[in-house]
Amino acid sequence: MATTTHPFRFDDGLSQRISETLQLLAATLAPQRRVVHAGETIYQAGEKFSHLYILNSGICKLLSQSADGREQVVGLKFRGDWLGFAAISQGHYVCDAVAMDTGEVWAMRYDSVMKACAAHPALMAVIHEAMSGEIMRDRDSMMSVCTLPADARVADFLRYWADSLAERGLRTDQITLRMTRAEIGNYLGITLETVSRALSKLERAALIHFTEKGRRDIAIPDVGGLEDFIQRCLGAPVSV
Amino acid sequence: MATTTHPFRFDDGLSQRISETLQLLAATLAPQRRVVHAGETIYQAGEKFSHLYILNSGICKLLSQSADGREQVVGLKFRGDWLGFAAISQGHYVCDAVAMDTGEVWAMRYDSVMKACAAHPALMAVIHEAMSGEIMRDRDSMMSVCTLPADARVADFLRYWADSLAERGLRTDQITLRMTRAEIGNYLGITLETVSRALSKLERAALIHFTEKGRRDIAIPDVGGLEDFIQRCLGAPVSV
DNA sequence: CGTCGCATTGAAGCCATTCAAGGTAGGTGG
DNA sequence: CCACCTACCTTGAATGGCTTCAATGCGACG
Repeated sequence: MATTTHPFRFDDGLSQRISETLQLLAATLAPQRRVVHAGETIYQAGEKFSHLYILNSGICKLLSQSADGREQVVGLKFRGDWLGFAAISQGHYVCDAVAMDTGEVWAMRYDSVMKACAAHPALMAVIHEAMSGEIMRDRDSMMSVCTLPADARVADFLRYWADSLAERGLRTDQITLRMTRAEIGNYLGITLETVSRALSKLERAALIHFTEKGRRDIAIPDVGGLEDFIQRCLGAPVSV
Repeated sequence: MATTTHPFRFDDGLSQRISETLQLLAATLAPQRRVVHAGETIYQAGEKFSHLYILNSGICKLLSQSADGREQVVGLKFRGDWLGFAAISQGHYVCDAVAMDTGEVWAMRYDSVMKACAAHPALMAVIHEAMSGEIMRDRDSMMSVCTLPADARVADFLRYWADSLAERGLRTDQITLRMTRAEIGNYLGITLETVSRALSKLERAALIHFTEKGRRDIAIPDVGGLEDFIQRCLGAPVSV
């Protein structure tokens, strides 16, 4: 199906759709642009809800905290993804949005968005699709966490990251994970040691390679290989 | 905080808001009503997306299936909840929606909804809130699955179910779980045996009681007790 | 050069799964 | 009405995967 020799796995036009969306927003809402650097906060849980955001570049994580203090990475956002949807129903932001590298976010007042939606059906469609996509993605996460063993979750995480980049036309032959092992583990519901072991195992299987000195930069020769690995994780305990 | 002697734990007006929403929909969209019985399908994965649905009564589950055949309960829906949001971004439904008891669903063509939204800002606000709420709820699930041990997940599941009923003004002194142990386990990422053991443990701790002959009907004397139980599950391995 | 944060790896222990054996309730048909 | 079947649930025992605990390594930074 996919042309595996091509450096980019998909090109279904998502990248172009994102550009069109950004143009539409620029034209109808005059968003306020802000450059963010790694570690900077875009909004914080508890703040009064006022703006929706869209990422024009960079990568960003969503951190949620339960009433009793448990912390959880509940989402990762890439170019074209919206931030702040969950706040609409609450009236205040319900998680922290933190930039993971340098990027640019566009801020739009929610009431302006609503008004613009009424006037521009295309804008409303775009927003509904974005919210719908977020719901889809959350379910994929649930599926991964609930049905996959630890090694496969890590493989699926890498696949997700690589696919997210590829869909946006970014290079995937060498990707930089902008999360610590502890954060990855938190996101996947496993410990940092298990993440580390899983990555080592994937490297031994030649499904990934660590580039550079540090072990944050990863090369994935063939994303399909990760999917095969996930299948093997599932198949082994059942059939054999 | 909560008046624990009262049979309904919350009355924040959600029930009334739902009624108002249903009235608004009835007035602006003339939805098509359909009575469903336990086991009947509202829509199926793969069908072309055309309608959004809202539950007027009854309870319903969402079943997702991955490309490689893994099945997963990805959501539970109660009165006032919408169905089909995830399909917007895909053009077709991505999971099966199955009624768990007798209820009534209202169907509305999505293109009609979009048109009505442009004309009625209140309707648009309602839909955005509903999608936002679904995103919130999905994150709560992630949090539960990723940070709680098995026993606590089951307790949290019961708490969620009871709260969902209470918010809607339904009685919670005696609730009927309309899922098998296997389905509950699937939803929580644990096995059916573990669910069974957890329920037995909660009964021994007098946090729940089985009523009737079968073990599907459960009485929860005090939902707050379940929250304390969850805290103890978390606290024990850490502090003591 | 020493410190600090992060990552890796080993060993031990535990929680959840797996495997297995009943038990219960409801439906069907003799 | 009872025997039987099926689906679901419960409980025990053993296994195993993941966590926990601990030690070491590595790179960045002052």
